[in-house]
Amino acid sequence: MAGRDQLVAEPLYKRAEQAMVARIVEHTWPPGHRLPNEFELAEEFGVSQGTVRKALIALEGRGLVARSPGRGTFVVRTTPQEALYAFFRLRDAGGALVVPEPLSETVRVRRANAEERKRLQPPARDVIVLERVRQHAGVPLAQETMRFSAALCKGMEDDLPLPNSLYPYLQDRFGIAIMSARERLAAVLADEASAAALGVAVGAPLLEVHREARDLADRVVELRTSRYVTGDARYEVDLTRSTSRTDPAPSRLQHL
Amino acid sequence: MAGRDQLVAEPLYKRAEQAMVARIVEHTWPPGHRLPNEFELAEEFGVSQGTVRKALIALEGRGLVARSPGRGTFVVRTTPQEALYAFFRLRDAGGALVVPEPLSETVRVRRANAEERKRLQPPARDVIVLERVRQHAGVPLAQETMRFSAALCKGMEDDLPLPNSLYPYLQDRFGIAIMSARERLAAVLADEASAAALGVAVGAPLLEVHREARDLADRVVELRTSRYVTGDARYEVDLTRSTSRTDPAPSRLQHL
DNA sequence: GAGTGGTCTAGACCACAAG
DNA sequence: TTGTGGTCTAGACCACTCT
Repeated sequence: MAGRDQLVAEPLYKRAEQAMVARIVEHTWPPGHRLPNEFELAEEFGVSQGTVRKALIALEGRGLVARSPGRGTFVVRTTPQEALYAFFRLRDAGGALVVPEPLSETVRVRRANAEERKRLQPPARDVIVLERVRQHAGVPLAQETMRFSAALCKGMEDDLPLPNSLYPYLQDRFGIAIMSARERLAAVLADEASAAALGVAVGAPLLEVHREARDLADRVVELRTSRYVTGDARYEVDLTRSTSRTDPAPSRLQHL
Repeated sequence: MAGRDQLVAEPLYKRAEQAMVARIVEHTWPPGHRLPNEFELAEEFGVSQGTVRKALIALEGRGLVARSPGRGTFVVRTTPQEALYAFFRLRDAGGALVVPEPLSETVRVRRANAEERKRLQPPARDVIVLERVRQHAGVPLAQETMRFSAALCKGMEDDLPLPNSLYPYLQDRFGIAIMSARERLAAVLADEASAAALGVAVGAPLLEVHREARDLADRVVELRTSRYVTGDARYEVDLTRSTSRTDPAPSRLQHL
């Protein structure tokens, strides 16, 4: 009824899932909110409890809700710890998370350039540019430039100093929940600006990381460029053949 | 019964899953093999069809089997395409996969050093060391050194030239199925050897990637060091907050 | 003790693939 | 036409959390 682009009706559990995603995105169910129990949801959507459960398990897999036996199902809230673990990939030789602390920070607002207007969603007229240098164990480790739409983060430029963990702040202050990011890495040589900021020689090797971060609705809400001094630290990532992620169906592997 | 380390019995669907994993690992069900249907498996394990299905869905999520409506469930076979997509992360500016071709290749067998004996599983006495330079669009792109246990890959040193895609070869030739890998990245400067191999100046920036690759049984079976010239290419990775992966339980997030 | 999610079962009906 | 996996339902019983 709602659309004619689907000849075969969407499965009930997917419709229930989408309905619940919508409530989370629109903050009808804000972060930390406890959902109605499975039977109440089932009645509300006109399906069985088992069908609701399937939708909830999918939402749990997507990281939108957390389910806990005996307590209920809750809309996930970004915490500094998990945001760090998921999106900050630097680890020391022992595999332990390297937690960098702010060393300096500047913010400015300016008109968005063509690239920013094209990539940020919805298209931004102005952007907030946040530049940071962060240190670890007393030595500068990272030079970061973050860009956000000024319309989405109204007033961010007046919140200095900003918290070390930016994503929980974005969620609390602006209702923006970062859910995923794509990063592109390359090795570069330190130019004069980076060398000065990071306390290394011009021509020192730096790991340059471009990040495009997306929110709950899969909109690109942050552009970030980071340059890391990978002395003892390593950018660590796990690769896997598994399907996983949002939809367990996109793979149709051949079998013989 | 089988063990006393579990006060609470493992759920039936997990036991079924483990039983099926064992069959795949031991090649009782070889790659490409079609599994019995859900009702037959259910009878065999003494559980209901729904329980078997839950186990199969988990196996599908782990990438061990592929399920196809009307046809059946099959043990996954590594193909060059998917191995490339999952484990080779270099992409060009447009996001398209960069497919490198062999330029040179050498193999030798030597006694394993302390690091190799410690990290490879089972501990290797001798290792096969494969060195490659690969090119893309006519220019050298990557210098790679792979190390495998000689006991696991008996005869590999006589198979020159080895196929471009190594993982399908490992599967066909030795029954080794690479399922996951951990990579650690850093920016380095080209030394004389790398500069000569890759046709760049000494001191040029290179992306150095250390890989530890694991098989079906989660054993480390390959150690690899790669150095990439990241001219136009970028190492691309997707980060996500989602739980996903093998077990949907390891996260017990707080909610308020 | 009351309420929640976790496991497990049993069966109905459908869509898709292949002979 | 037959067999497969995909969806959906309905209900039983358990373990855990909180009051």
